[in-house]
Amino acid sequence: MARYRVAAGAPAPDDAGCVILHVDMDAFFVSCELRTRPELVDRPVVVSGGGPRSVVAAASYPARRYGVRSAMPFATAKRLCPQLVCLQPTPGLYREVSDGVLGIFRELTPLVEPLSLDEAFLDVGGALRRLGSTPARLGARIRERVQAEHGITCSVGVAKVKFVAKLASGMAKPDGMVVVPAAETLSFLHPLPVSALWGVGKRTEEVVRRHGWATVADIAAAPPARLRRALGRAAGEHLWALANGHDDRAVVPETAEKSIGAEHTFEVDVADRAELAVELLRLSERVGAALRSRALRGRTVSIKVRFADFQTITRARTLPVATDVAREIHHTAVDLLTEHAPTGPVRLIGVRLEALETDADGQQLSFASPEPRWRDAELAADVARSRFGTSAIRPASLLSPTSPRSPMSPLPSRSLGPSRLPGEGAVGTPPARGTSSG
DNA sequence: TCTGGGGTCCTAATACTG
DNA sequence: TCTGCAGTATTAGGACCC
Repeated sequence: MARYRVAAGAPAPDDAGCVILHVDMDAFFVSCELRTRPELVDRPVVVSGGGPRSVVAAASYPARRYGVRSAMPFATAKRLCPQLVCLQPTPGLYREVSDGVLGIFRELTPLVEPLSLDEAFLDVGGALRRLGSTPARLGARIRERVQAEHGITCSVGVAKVKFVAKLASGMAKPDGMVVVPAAETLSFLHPLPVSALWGVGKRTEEVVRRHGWATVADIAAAPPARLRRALGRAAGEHLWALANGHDDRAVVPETAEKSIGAEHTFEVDVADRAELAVELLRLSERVGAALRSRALRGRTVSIKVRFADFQTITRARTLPVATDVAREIHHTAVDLLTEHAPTGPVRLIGVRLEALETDADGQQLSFASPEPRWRDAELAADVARSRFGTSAIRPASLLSPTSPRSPMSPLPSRSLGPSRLPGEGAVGTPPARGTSSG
């Protein structure tokens, strides 16, 4: 694999036709934090909530030498590396750096597809002639500018298709660039383990191993019908295509969101339904505010409940009319919980809205619906919070001294979007009269 | 190891509709 | 009116990704 790596000063491999770049920030959250904590640069550092049930959101490379990985329980990480330094996440900072880095990409090409806060695909096909450059030179330029302007390093993969570019950036880490010449796509892919393919996790790996397939070459040579039988139609065909170097997915700058949700893991399991209902209210407020800030509504309300034994269930209900009103989301969520979920100590609870529609889809509110007044109240609360802070307004039930608000701040999703980070607390001054829900 | 929180996509079973 | 069928929608769960 070393021959694909672009060494400083050495000629780059043949990058003709390799118009897809995948750029991935190195240990992104940690790198952002270390800009203001240079004394920690060579020490094992993680970003994590640090609570008893927290996991590692990002680990520095010195921490990784101890076996510390992202998504690992924090307690495990601490056991592996007792001198581990734990930094609390600062979501606003990551968003800010991410926006700046995306700005650099967009100066080069409008075809930028962010996958999360810390990585993106770029299609530089159109930009090459305009800038009189080559893919590898653009990759090098991006790396220089990200470091110079934002003080963090990134790795770049350059290839003919998306998933190969992504594999390449992974191999380039940390702080490097890998170019896979178009003509060498298959010789690059075939020696890799099947788990390198996008979409192959622990479970799928187990299945393919049982069938005697270990490498990408094995998958490429397998009869497609057998793959379909083993993995299902979609996954089987997808994997076979990838293994043969086919990936015709374009770089898509804008994709509509399919669902918006919020969830919370309790520090101590909660069995009391009233307490769970209060948490559902807090989550519903967050989801409602997120919907309204994007001018979206959802028709299907779903709840997720994870019990103490880690068994996880979901229950959903589709409403006659799409909503962005927290009261209505909460009402439906509590109904689902009380009528359709088994009892028992709960570790995690979540609310999600699916089947999203934009306000522009022309969804009309029913005259009979109590929703408009609640919606107006929640919109007013949105405005107040934007002026006076996120804790300015919240329902009385969330102010109760007995309310189970956890001090743990939720970790940010590594996703992009103007208001995707979970806002605290929230909202809805009730209107003068009640609704059917309460 | 004892497992967060934000998502997407797929599959299968069941319900609904014409 | 009943039945069977096909297509579609809904629901639940799981795998996967960052």
